[in-house]
Amino acid sequence: MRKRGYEYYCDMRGMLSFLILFLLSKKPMHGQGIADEIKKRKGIKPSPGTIYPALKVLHEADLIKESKSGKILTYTLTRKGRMVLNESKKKFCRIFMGILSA
Amino acid sequence: MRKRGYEYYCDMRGMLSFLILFLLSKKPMHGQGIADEIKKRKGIKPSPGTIYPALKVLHEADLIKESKSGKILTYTLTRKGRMVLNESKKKFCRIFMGILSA
DNA sequence: TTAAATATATCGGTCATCCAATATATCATA
DNA sequence: TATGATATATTGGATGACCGATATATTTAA
Repeated sequence: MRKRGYEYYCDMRGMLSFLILFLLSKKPMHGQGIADEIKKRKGIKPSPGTIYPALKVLHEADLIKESKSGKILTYTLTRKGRMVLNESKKKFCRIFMGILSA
Repeated sequence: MRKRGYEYYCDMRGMLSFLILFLLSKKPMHGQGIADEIKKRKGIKPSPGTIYPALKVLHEADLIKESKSGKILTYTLTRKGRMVLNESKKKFCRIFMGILSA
């Protein structure tokens, strides 16, 4: 059987979009800023091949909007993005109810 | 572009093992009981092909132990399982810090 | 005006999660 | 003991998150 580290059992796959929406709800950020903040939280910085496609999906879904300034693309939540985030947060709390109070 | 429901952006893939460990830390349960509790929280009941392989992995990793009584297999956290859960919870809180206070 | 650093972007591929379908064993009730 | 309901279990396959490598554009420094 394959050996796995502790981190395996909470590997957070599928949570990237959710986390990005949450971070952007705090303040507008660009791709690298988001990646750095995720590194602070997770310990691992998502690769370009992870973060940019994720941003693209969110942008195409009209959940975030971008404003370009030089090479920097700053993202902000759209109205729809805030809506989706709120729904997702409700779901998140329902699912993990009791975990954080401990 | 593909249309996605709200739930997509918080689809929780990769969190099943973590959730199972957490639920078992509250009280010993069997497979169906776990599946039912997850249905309560997520709204969708994980299929047998999801829940049993997940339990098998956790068991083989010595994170949960089973005790059979008739057709019912009741699972309990092992010492190692409690350790891994605690580590995972710390990580979880670090990553999602700020989401639940809102 | 090169050179180095930073930000963005895409592609190919790997891997784990998860489901649908199916099978088997045990229990309850008739 | 036959029947149906419940619990466990496996397999095959689809999906998509994620990484590594690579490429391009912009900024800054030399």
